[in-house]
Amino acid sequence: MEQPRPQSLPQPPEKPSIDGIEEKWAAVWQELGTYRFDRSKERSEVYAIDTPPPTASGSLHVGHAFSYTHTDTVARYQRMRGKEVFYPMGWDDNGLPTERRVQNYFGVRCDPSVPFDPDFAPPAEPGKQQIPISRRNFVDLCLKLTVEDEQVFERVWRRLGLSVDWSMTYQTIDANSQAASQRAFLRNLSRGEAYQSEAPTLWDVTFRTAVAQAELEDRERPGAYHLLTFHLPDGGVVEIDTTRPELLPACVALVAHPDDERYQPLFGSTVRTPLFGVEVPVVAHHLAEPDKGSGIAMICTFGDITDVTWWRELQLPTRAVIGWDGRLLADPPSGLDSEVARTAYARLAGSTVHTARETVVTMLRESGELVGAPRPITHAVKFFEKGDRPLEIVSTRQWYLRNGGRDAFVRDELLERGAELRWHPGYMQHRFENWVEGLNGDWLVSRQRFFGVPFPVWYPLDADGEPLYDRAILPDESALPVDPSSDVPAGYTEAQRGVPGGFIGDPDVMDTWATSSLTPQIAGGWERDPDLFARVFPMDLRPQAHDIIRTWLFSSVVRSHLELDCLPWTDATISGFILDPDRKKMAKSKGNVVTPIDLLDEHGSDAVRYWAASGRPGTDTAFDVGQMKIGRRLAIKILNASKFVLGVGARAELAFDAAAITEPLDRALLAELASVVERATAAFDGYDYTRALDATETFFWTFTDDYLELVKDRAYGSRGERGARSTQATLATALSVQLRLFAPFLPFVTEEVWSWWQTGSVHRSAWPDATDLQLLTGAADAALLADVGAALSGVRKAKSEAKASMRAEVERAVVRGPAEALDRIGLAADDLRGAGRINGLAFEPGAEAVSVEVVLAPPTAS
RNA sequence: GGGCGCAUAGCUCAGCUGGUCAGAGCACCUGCCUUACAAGCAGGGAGUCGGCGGUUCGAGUCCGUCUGCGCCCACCA
Repeated sequence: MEQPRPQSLPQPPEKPSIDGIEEKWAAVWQELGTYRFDRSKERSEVYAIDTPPPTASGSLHVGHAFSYTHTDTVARYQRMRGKEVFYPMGWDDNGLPTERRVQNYFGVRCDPSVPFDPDFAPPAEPGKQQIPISRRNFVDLCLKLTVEDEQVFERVWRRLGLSVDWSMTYQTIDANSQAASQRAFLRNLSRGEAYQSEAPTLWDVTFRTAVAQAELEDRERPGAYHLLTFHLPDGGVVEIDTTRPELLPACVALVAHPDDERYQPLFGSTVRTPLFGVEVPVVAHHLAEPDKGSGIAMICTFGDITDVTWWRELQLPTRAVIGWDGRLLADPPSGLDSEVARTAYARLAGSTVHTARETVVTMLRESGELVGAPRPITHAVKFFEKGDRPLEIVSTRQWYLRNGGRDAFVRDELLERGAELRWHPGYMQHRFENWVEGLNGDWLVSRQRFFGVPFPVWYPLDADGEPLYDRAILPDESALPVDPSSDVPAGYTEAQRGVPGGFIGDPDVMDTWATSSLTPQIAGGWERDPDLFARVFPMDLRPQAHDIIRTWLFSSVVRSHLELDCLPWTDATISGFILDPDRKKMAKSKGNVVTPIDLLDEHGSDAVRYWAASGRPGTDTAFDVGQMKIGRRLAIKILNASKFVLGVGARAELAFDAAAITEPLDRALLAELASVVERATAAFDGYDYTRALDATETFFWTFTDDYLELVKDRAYGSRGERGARSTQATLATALSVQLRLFAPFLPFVTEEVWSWWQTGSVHRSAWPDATDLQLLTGAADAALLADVGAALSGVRKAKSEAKASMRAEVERAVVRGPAEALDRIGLAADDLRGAGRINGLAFEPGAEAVSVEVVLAPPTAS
């Protein structure tokens, strides 16, 4: 039965395919500016997203594709809801990861003492020995490499279908970001929120920089208790356990718990240290734990954070022995004045911590002051999360930013901000509170590194050439960004740099989070583009992973709270990790990473997005190729079903044609679809994209498996023009709505189908409205669809059990079930007859569930 | 030591404010060339919802507790 088609009706391809549609539509979207942000819109019309800037020097992995897809589904939903979506992309190219990558990639290292070489070119192949180059040359290479990396990233993102406005990218190292970081810092400084302090600092000896509390992680390491003999004045001894005997020369006291009766007699007296014979007091402090080791500990400057606490609270002297390079200092610390002490120390000077430990143990054995053999243990040791050697504590001058770690009132305000934020899922708020309540100091923001935002500060030098740190020279905000190592402060000349009576620049750069914490301000044009800022800030959404709540999320809240007295966004969606099939976190260091581009090539972008969208907010999700295959099948199914729908006469003009939609089954379908729209909308409003997809997908399979089969004959005209027209209008309506429901998840295939019969982009079309559908359905009962489906299923079952073709004719079918269900099925009896090829159809009320008794016709010779 | 999350068919998971919730997909089995789709379609079996208590007329669904797994945090003697 050939349907005449009007010339104007676009025709789907004969053999629709999803292959290649990513490139096709990505190019069209770019060409037409489909996702371009219209900055004429007011704040109330805008939905602003504070996109996580991926680390440009790293490589993209599946986890990125996973979590960025989540955000993109929300962005697309909001856009279809009529919001103008502000969806920029940033690149985090600032900081250590870039430095490391540049070192390895080019075979160079930064040595600030080397002069700038304008003609420097890196070797074609990195050599064994890293070439020392100037800071400026080094930074140039960082910038060069990150630009290349960022282009690779952008290609992947476009391929994945992120609806980002690619004209609005930023780098955390670009001039705007530097200016914003420096401006925010200067304002913190002027309000007293930033300050400098010389204090014991957690120190990474590999990178030779201070690190912040937020960048620490504990790692289980083997160690050993060494039982050491300290000498009492009366010739007796006290034995103490330590895992760090090499710090013996740094010992300034012994400490025990005030209630510990074993040591109470010693409080207030002094003992002599082994090997060095230094007199140290025995003191009491509640942090000493009687059941740990021997119950009395040596306090060293500094072995751990507890030592710092004791040192500060008990006002003990400083005997630092570990230098910036992780080696024992060349000269003995104060207090090691005797010849014995100096001789003993000379054996340790200049050696690494590891070697010093062995030496001290040897010396203790020789002197008889080591009791028994060291007892091996495993204990948690603090590491810089990016480092591979244990942290030491070194006393240095650093910049700090108040974050509630010292001030209870600030902490309470930040907790209040955390409660104000809408978390998705809600329990992630506990992580935030846990962290804030556990802060043990202000935020250490200075780093002794090279590729980062410099502190916009100079110091005058006194007549001896010593910096006057408390008389910092600051630039005017209009001059930002500045690099104090090459820019000259007002009133000075370059010739005065480093000269007594002149000035020096602060050599440090900011913690990478000091910039990242400002991404809403940077992307939103804070103080740079006030018009834009007013339209996008505070933003709506911060999407990020749960492992950086303590860093990125918390520090962003701190900066916005201090500077703008508000949250930087109203909602935060926290995504989980991708686990490999063995349930381990996928990470580059574990060598189990699959690259996203390979997945996109193999399965198609919509398929990968489908898999990603199956990961609920906050839930760690298994990497599952099976889900991608299902997604691919779904995309193909959408193509084929759409081709069919459009092939039987559904046209754009028929969609939502209330007069045409007359058949009860058609109205029941749309009633069910209205409910799906309601559920999907509610789910998206709660950031539960997974539930929205699930509702849509479930309906779609009913639509194809049952509804399309039921109305096939009618659509072809078996029951006249009116019946055909009703189903054509219903099909047009249902297809239009379903394409829009799927659009946030499967942007390519939905756009492809949309282009067959609609104008414009599906991604700029309106999100479906349940009310529009309800206007078409009248009082139709969606249960009709399920009832007829059950009856059809009964017929299929009979055919399947008889091993007959689905085309087999049914001589007679008796449908049993509740009377009201049979009444409903009766309304679609003709459709049921057609789909089941039923000659004689009868109804027998009474049974509780719908069932069908089928008598197949004898097979006819073909 | 503190906090959080998860334990439902072989696998991956839905089951939101307690009563058609015992489900989906994959896998498996049996069939079907049916003019949208054989990279398809139809049908089928399969689970004492981690254990033990409790609340309730009624509990995967709420409370307590135990066990196992995972994550975050905590002053590393």
